[in-house]
Amino acid sequence: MEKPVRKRGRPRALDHDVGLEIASRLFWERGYEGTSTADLTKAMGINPPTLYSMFGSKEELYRQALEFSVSRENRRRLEILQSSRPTYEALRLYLYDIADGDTQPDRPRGCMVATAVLQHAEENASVARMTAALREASIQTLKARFDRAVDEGELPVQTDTDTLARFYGAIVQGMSAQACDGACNTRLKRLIDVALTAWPGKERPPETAVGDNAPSVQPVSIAGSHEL
Amino acid sequence: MEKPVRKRGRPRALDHDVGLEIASRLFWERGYEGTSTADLTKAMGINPPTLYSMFGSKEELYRQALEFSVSRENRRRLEILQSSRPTYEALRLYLYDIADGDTQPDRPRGCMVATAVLQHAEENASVARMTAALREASIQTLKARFDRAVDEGELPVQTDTDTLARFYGAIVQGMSAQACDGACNTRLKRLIDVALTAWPGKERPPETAVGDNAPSVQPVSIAGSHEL
DNA sequence: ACTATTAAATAGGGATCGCTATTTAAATGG
DNA sequence: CCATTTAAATAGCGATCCCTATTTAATAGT
Repeated sequence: MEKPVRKRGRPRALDHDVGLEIASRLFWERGYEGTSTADLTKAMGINPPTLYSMFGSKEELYRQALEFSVSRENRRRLEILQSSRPTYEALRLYLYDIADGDTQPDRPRGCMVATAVLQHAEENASVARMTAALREASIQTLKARFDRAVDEGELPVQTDTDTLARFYGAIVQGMSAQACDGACNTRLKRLIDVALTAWPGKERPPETAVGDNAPSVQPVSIAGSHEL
Repeated sequence: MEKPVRKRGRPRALDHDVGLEIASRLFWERGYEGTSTADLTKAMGINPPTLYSMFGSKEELYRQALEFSVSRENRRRLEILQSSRPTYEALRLYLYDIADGDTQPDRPRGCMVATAVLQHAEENASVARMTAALREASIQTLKARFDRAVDEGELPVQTDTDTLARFYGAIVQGMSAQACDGACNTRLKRLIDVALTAWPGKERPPETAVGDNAPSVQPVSIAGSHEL
C-alpha cells in the first residue's frame, strides 16, 4: 500500500524511525542529560546538521524518541491491562511485561519513563515536566482500570483507587530503578509477587502450604502510636 | 573538649560541613549530572579554586556530601528500624520518616540515594556504582531486620526476606521518584499504608474477619494523614 | 545536459564544562 | 616589625556542550 515514490532531491540516508530507535536506546541507558548530541550523531552515523534537520533539537528528539518507543510498548501493555481478564490477573501480566522489558535483546528492563529526568538542571525543567506528565498519565490509566474493577464488583466500593494506582506506579518506578542497578527480570517478578499481595480483593496466600503449625503471628500494630 | 586553636595562616571563610550541606541540597534537587561546579561555587559563595582545595573534585565532593547527609539521616532511621518495636511498626515508622524527608524546611521528600544517578553518561559510571552500592546496603539493612524478625518468630521461617527487603526498597524508590514529581508526604504515607498490607505477618480484616476476641486490627490505618 | 530540489558533509561559533597555575590576602610566630 | 603559613581571588585552559551558516552531493523533472 505504501507507494515508494521517490521525491525529488537527495534521499535520506537514515530512516526516521531507525534514528528514533537508536536515540531511544541511548536516552534510556544514559538519561537525557547524560546523552550528548555527539553520542547521538555518532550512534546514528550522521553529522550534527542532519540530526537537527531531521529532529529539530535535542529536546525535540527526546520527545519523539519517547513517543515512538513508549507508544509501542503502551499499546501492548494497555491491551493487557484493559482486557476482559480479572483485574488482578491483568495487573499481574501488566507488571510482568514491564519486568521483562522490551522484546529486543539486552534492552534495559523496566519502564523507560518511570525513572526518566527526575532530578535535573533548571534548564531542563520542561523535559522533566513532560516525563512527569507521562508518569501521571500511566497512573491515571491504572486508576481507570481499578475504578472499572470497583464498578464491576471486583473491588470494595470504598477502595481508594487513586492511592492504589500510585502504589503500583511506585512499584514500576522501584522496579525500573533496580533494573538500572542490574536486577534481572526474575528478581523483579518476585518483587511483583509481593506487591500483588497488597491487592485489596486478594485473599492472603497460605503462608504455610502444608503441615501448617500455625505460628501464632501476633498482630503487631497498635494503630495510632506514632511517637518515636 | 574542642580547642578553638587558631592555626597559622589565613582562616577558612566557609565551614566544611556548611559547604557539604549546601552541596548536598543542590545535588539532591538537580542530580549529579545536573549540578555544575559553577552552581556549587555560586551557592557556597566561593571561587572554583576554593572548592577544589576543600573537596578535591566534583565527584569527591559528591561522595562527601552524600556521606554527610545520608549518614545523619541513616543514624535516625537505623535507630527507628532496629529498635525493640515489632518489626512491622518499626518498618512503618522507618518509611514514614522517609516520606517526611529531612526535618529542615522545604527539603525534598524521600530518600536522597534512592533515585540518585540511575541513568548516566559513561564517564560517570563510578559515581553510579557508588550510589548503587548505597542502595544495596540499604536493602541489606532491611533484610537484616527482617531476618531478625524471622529469628524472633515474628515472621514465618520460610519468609523470603531478601525479596521482601527489595520490595520495600522499591517502595522507597517509588516514593522518592514521586516526591521528585511533587507528591506531598501525606500522599506518600497513604502509599506506604498500602505497601504495608503486603507484610507477611499481617492479617487482612475485610475478608477474613476472624470472629475471635481479636479486636480486628486495621492494617490500612487512616493514621497516615497527620500533618500536611 | 541542465535546472530544481532535497539532504548530506565541512567547519566552526558561542557558551559552558570541570579544573588549575598564579597571584594576592589574612592569619600566627618570632 | 618581618617571615612563615595557609587560604583566598584572579584569570583562564583545553574540552565539550548544543547548534548552525555554508558548501557539496545526490536525486527527479524537463
